[in-house]
Amino acid sequence: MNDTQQVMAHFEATCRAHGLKLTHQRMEIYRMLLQSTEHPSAETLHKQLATRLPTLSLDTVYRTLATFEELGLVKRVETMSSQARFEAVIDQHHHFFCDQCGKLIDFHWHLFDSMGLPESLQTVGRIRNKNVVVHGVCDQCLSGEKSRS
Amino acid sequence: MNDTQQVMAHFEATCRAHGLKLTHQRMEIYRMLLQSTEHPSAETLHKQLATRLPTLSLDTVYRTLATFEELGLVKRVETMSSQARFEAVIDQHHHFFCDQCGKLIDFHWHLFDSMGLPESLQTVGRIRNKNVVVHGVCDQCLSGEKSRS
DNA sequence: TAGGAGTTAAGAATAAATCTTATTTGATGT
DNA sequence: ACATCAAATAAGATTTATTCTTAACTCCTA
Repeated sequence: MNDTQQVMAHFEATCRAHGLKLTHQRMEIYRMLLQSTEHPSAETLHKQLATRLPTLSLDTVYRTLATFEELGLVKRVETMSSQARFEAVIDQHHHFFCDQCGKLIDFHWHLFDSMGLPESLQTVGRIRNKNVVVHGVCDQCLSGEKSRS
Repeated sequence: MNDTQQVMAHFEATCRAHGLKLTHQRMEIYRMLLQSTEHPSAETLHKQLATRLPTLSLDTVYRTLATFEELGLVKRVETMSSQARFEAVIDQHHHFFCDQCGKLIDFHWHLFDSMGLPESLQTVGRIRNKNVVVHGVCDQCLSGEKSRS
């Protein structure tokens, strides 16, 4: 399930459906983001792709991610970090953000997903989605703290 | 309740407790943010304060907000907009974000606040807080759409 | 009310993202 | 396979957001 080939096929279909050319750059950027679990920034992706596409420009990464976002293939993750960070849209999930090292960890929360929104939101407008962001310090940073002391 | 004077008193006490001088700039920036309901950016605040403090520098607004954030007097709001946006910390609440005009609306959700986090988060590390971000299109933008058509 | 550490203003510097333009490339029809 | 051309890209300039540097200023304490 959620086999990479299947996801790539869906990606290609979506691009075609919107009249987008399947360029080498687009394929590689999407594939890299799919493989990634770290919610990379445009710059991180650009570095990671340097071997495969040595002439890839950073601007293309930014532009391509913006395009993918419009198609709903990619999501911009809600963080307050200076650089925007991205993920391939695969399923409904939420984020734990480590305030110390900036690491993002996905988690699922079906109970929350199935919950209705509070009354006060009934009148604000049209709701598109609801997401939880949990802040804290990750295990790795915690044990780092300990070992350092 | 939550009388401005009381909040300002707490603000002053917190500053003193941390050895921060109560400068005119800090007072005005905090007071403006308290009055504001729009979750302004540093630049917006700077403009709004131009009358009261004509020589206030934008850098001071940024620096001061960062200082207040460290003291827990101010929060940086979780949005993906290019400019960071801030709010005075008063109570636990969540945000509705209009994807069209960027407006932020606070809402309360006690049921969510009292809920425990899912099991998968028991092992990620130390949790500081959990917040909901709801995305959509606000009423105003919706009716604007209608009237325009 | 004078002294000094902490703050600020101003503008330079950095960082993130976007724009401009000339060149290249993927898709289409042949 | 090949020519065509709109769309996409690379490169570097530009804009926008934020932070740094430094000299001047101001709140607090004695």
